[in-house]
Amino acid sequence: MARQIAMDPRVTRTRQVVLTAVLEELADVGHADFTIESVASRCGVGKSTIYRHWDGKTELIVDAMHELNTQPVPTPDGPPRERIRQLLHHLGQALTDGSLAPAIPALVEAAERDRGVRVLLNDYTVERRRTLVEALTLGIEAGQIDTTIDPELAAQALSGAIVYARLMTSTPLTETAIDQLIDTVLGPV
Amino acid sequence: MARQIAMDPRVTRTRQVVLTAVLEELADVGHADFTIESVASRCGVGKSTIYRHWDGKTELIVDAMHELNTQPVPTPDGPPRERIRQLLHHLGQALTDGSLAPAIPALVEAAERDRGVRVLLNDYTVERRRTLVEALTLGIEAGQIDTTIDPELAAQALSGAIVYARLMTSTPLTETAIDQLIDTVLGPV
Amino acid sequence: MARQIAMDPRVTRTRQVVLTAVLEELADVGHADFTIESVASRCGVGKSTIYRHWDGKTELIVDAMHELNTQPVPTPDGPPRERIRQLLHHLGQALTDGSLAPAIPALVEAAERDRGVRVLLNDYTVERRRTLVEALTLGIEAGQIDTTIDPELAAQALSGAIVYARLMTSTPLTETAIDQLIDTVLGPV
Amino acid sequence: MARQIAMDPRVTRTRQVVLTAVLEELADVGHADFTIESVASRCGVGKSTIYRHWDGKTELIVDAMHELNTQPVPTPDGPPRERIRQLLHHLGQALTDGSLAPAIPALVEAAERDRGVRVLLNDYTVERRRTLVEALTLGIEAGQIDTTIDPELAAQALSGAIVYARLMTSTPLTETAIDQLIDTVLGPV
DNA sequence: CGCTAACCGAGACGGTACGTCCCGTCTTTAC
DNA sequence: GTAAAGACGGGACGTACCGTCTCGGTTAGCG
Repeated sequence: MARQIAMDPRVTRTRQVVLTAVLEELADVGHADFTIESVASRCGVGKSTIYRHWDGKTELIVDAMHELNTQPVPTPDGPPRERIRQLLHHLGQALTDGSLAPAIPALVEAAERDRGVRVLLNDYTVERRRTLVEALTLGIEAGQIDTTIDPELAAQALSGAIVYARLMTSTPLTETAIDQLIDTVLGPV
Repeated sequence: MARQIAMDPRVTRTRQVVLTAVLEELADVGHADFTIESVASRCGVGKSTIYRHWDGKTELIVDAMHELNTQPVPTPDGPPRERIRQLLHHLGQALTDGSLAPAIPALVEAAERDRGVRVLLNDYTVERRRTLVEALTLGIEAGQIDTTIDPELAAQALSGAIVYARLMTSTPLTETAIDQLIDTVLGPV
Repeated sequence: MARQIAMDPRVTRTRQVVLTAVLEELADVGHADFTIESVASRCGVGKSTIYRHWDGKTELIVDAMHELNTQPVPTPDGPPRERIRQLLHHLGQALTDGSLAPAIPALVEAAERDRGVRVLLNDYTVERRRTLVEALTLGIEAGQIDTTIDPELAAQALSGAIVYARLMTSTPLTETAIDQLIDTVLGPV
Repeated sequence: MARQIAMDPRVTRTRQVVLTAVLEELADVGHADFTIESVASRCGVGKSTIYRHWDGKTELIVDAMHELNTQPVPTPDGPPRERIRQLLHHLGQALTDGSLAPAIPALVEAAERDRGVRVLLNDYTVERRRTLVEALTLGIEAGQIDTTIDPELAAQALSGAIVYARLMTSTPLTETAIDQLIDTVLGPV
């Protein structure tokens, strides 16, 4: 990141400890009880220091997630169908077990109100889906998937089912269910 | 609703004006700036009156939405494939244009923290999907849909794609896109 | 006070406990370390309750003093010369021992910046001096004081010496010194 | 001043620009809104530079005033009675028009809390009065003032009346009033 | 004439109090 | 006798300065 040119080491350190504390706090108490003051005291930083670097709660969370997301999703390999499976399992896991999983609903809500979060969430989503679309395209080219399938819409249907189960119901999809989902949407192998 | 047996007319009136004001307020200022005190003053009701009838912000919004949702989704008719189309168009519309559309992300977030909301949201979702599953089953029986399709999972994929586009990206699905989605998931007619 | 017509008993109580705490706090920590938050916690009142009734630190202190000053200075009696002596001794004591004595310098400073305090302080001062002028006039009429003495200016000189010693030097006037002062300014008996 | 032996020219310059800025700032915004940070930015000096030379707000102001006061009061001449008049007029003017006049109440308040300021103010006051006492003594010796007058107490009464009018009321003494005051306290010529 | 030490500005830091807002509770008053 | 009005204790907000500190980048004057 170009930002790092000649940054005051104190700033670097502050950014790091605060963002870490933000994620811990989110995981601990959830978005509703998330408080800038408790983040500050959790990481032994002055409240004013946080406000010196971020504009408010939203920016803080968005930034914390950005930091996290720099660890790229490892590109799965193997035959296309298997890649697709890996990607969707990974998505399911990220939504339910990942370190920012508990913050996803909060993000969705924040996106509704805050343009910055909306863009962030959209970018994140689209990026994830792009990989899936590529795998689907490969699968179609390899003759493993019916050519009547639109890769873009199929990706939406597959990702969508997982998101839907996570956000709108009390029962996220199991890995088995994901496998069956793939067969239903893409047709059996 | 069983609640309606022998309800004090004043209570009925209070419930009505408050819930109306809740929806107006939500539409006006959004969820973030939504305040019980402003609802109270908007409809000329004492703050304590609101607290007498509801437990807090979430319950208030949930109740307001419930009231709205008592207008039942009109059961679509026509051939199964067309029913499915109607149901999904309706879902897309409910998520983007409906009067409670702006509150959906808030609900998702509330569900993460509040068991009551979680149950409510789950029930609502499952109920909607049940209708869709029925239509899918009819379609399969009618030979309009491939038998390799699992109706339950297909319903999740179809509903999911729409929810996913609405909540996770900046571009909800258009009606045309929904039609193409159906063809992709269920196979062409 | 006309204000008391139909005042909510909670307000009355709040006013009372807060103003008491203000004077205690002033006496304890002085003006510099005087904090609205510590007043609040000292008397177990919410900070917002204080801000509901007063605009800030200055108004709070001014009001507290007003409350105090409703106890009128007892009119001294006896021969005029003795009355004068009593009044001046009382002034000296009020400036050094009285419950609002430690707050006087703060008041002087506040008066410089705040019109309300200025008026309050001026009124308080003028009222006190009026009594002294009356006693001086009686003394002149009774032939106990030289007729070349201007009562108004003599009152300023006498009060002034006491104020001056209190505010501008480290050594307030003793009662003995006050007696000698009287003899010097008014001439010996 | 002994301080000036071999002082780094940068230090000299800093002292000068800061103290000038202090007086400007005091005149501009008053004592209440006086801020070290605004003094620093007003004269383009780092905040740390100020703290390197002074301990805090009070020391800064006291020092700025000291600098001003190095212009000695010109010793008045002429007959004793006239000298007294000149001294008191000068005092009145210093308290109301002088460049540090607006800071006097702040000093009085600071003296209440800060031993250093208390000593400074006391010394300043006593020094001023000493000159007046000398003039009074001369006047008594010259037979222009009644021998029953205690010079020390008379000086307190005269200075006190002026200070009192300035600090405790809204109407400082005019020069005419001062002349009458002298006649009242010292007796007519 | 170059080196080193002091002084400089800039500004990040942990704090503390400010004054505001809204929460959810509870009391009073008026209809 | 019920409900509006709204006072209450609480607590997070975001702001403003405090006084301390670390950091390069100049001076200054000594050697």
